[in-house]
Amino acid sequence: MDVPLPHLDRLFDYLVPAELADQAVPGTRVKVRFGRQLVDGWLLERAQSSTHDKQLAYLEKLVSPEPVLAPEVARLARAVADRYAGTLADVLRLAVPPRHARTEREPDPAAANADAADDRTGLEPPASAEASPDHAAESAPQNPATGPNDHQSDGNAARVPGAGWCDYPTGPAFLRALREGRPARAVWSALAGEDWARRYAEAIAATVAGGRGAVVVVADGRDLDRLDAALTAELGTGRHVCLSAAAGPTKRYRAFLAARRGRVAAVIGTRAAMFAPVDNLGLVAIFDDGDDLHAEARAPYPHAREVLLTRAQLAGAAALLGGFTRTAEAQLLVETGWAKEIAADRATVRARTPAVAPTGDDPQLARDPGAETARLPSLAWQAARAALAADAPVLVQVPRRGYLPAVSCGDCRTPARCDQCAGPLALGSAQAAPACRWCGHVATAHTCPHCGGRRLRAAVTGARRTAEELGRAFTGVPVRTSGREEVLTEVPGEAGLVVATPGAEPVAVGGYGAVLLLDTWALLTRADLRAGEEALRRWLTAAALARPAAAGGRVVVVADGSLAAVQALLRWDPAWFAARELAERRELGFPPAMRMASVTGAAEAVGALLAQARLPAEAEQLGPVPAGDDKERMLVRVPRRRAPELATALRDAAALRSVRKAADPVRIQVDPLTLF
DNA sequence: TCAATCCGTATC
DNA sequence: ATACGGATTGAC
Repeated sequence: MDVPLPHLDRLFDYLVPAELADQAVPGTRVKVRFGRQLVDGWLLERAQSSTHDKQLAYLEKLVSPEPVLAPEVARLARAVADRYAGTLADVLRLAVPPRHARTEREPDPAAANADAADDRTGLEPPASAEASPDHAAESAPQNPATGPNDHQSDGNAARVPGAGWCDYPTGPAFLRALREGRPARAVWSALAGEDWARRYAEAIAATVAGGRGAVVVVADGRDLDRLDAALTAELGTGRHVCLSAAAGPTKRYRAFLAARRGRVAAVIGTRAAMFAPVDNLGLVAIFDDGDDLHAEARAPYPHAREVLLTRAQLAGAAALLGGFTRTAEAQLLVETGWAKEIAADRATVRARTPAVAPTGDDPQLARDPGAETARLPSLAWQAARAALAADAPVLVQVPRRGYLPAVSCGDCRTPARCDQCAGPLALGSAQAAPACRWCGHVATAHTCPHCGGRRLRAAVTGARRTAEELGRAFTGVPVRTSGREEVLTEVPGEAGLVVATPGAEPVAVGGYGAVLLLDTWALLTRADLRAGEEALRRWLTAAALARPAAAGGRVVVVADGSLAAVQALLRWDPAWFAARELAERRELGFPPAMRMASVTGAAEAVGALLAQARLPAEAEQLGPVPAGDDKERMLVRVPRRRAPELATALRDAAALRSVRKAADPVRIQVDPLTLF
């Protein structure tokens, strides 16, 4: 029922008029009379009888005979609504794109092309791929890989798919599991320079060869284009569709329908694709799950990674989480044994990785005489000059402006944390003492746990470095920029400077000779739980575009080499960093070690909701902290095993409020992306 | 005594 | 949300 009220988030029984008996099937959109009004709804199941003791009303209308909501997606949507303390109607709005009647009536492009490209996949991996840790899940016995969409292959193709996975000891076994339809789950650490899109395309092809479907989510349109090209090379055309909101309503609905009608075996897309219907789902995958674009901005704010993992669990599908870096959430999957690790051995990592060096900190930078013009430390100068001299392109990564005025230790610069709840300290607008962004506790006397220092300093924003500045510094070298306004996909493999913001770094033909990571200070001192993780994610993503050290590839990071995130970059060891990060969050009681939820709204409303919520006994409340517009925010945290109870309690409390017509809205967010 | 209003409950 | 019924309050 498409009504926004949480207390109406349940099923209602209606009679089906005889003339709709054949067409009104589960998954169709309907209109029903509900109270006095006509509302949109979903037909979720047909039944012989009802437990409702009063007179039933008839379905008013069948909006369309198209059963757009697949049973698997309906179950998933319910689970996602429950997990995020939201309503089914909200999740279904995200899961099923708006109807486009004209597109529905278009002649269905025959399923003919599903046969055409058949023999391009389905080969066994090379025989060298032996060692096979068992990726199969401990639960869920596998349904045989048969179905209406069964693209079996006789495997007489000329190419060798999946050979690139042989760089990773457990890679071939994972691909074999996909081909055999087993629900293997993996966290993959991509090597520097890895053609991740091609690896993903191979994983999809293996799944399809095993007769099952795949849903793959990437962060942005550029990654999607890359994966689309790789998958087209792997599968040919007509066997997959791209689903993204950016394509516009018509194209989006057309792609959606093709998937729902079982015309394609794979759907790839941005987060809009996380709910895409695919017959006989065998693989869900996400690339770069640390990118915050994976977090949905509409209620109930589900994260693509969590949706896909839930989906894998419910559908008995395999799961692949890959990236150049590793999130604490992915690390948790590895440590709990839910997923297996796919990573290259150290020798291979060393052979593929550029030489990475830190330059030290701001003070050193200021002392550097050559640094005046473009504020480049001498090491960065040298690396850039050497690369340009070798006619190689140089990438300069510059963070975008915008950060929170965090506070750190005046001596060692460790970010200052609240001694009550370990939240980040920050300066308010006034010249008052810094206060905790989470619990509001005012830090009158802070002592740094790292060095014992008692002085505090505000973290200043990094200077905005411009392409012109660099252009002046390196006269005669072409300078390109890639960022918000214009994002470059690829640059030629010749001498030139590329200034890019994180996420907009173009690939260089043959790899960059040097990658300079500037202004790291602002990134590292952001008052954010994920500051270190995010910094490393951005650095590794950019540094992965450099040539291996043996081919002259160098990376210079303008940061203090003793910081953990910098260490992880120097050693090219994201798994080490993720394990460290997760351990720290366990210690401090942060996600993903604990489950958190935020409740935002007018002070009385927030207070009232939490007062009547039947929270689990272990629940801790932090706050309130001001949230702008006369609003405030409370955080609730519980151990992971109490997460379902927390969501239920918050949902029930919201339902109680809505039934009592509470006017001022309260926003509930489970796993809020930022914790303040 | 009637009606205006408040509150809790139901909406198949 | 929107509507309804029952209880409560207020004014004639």
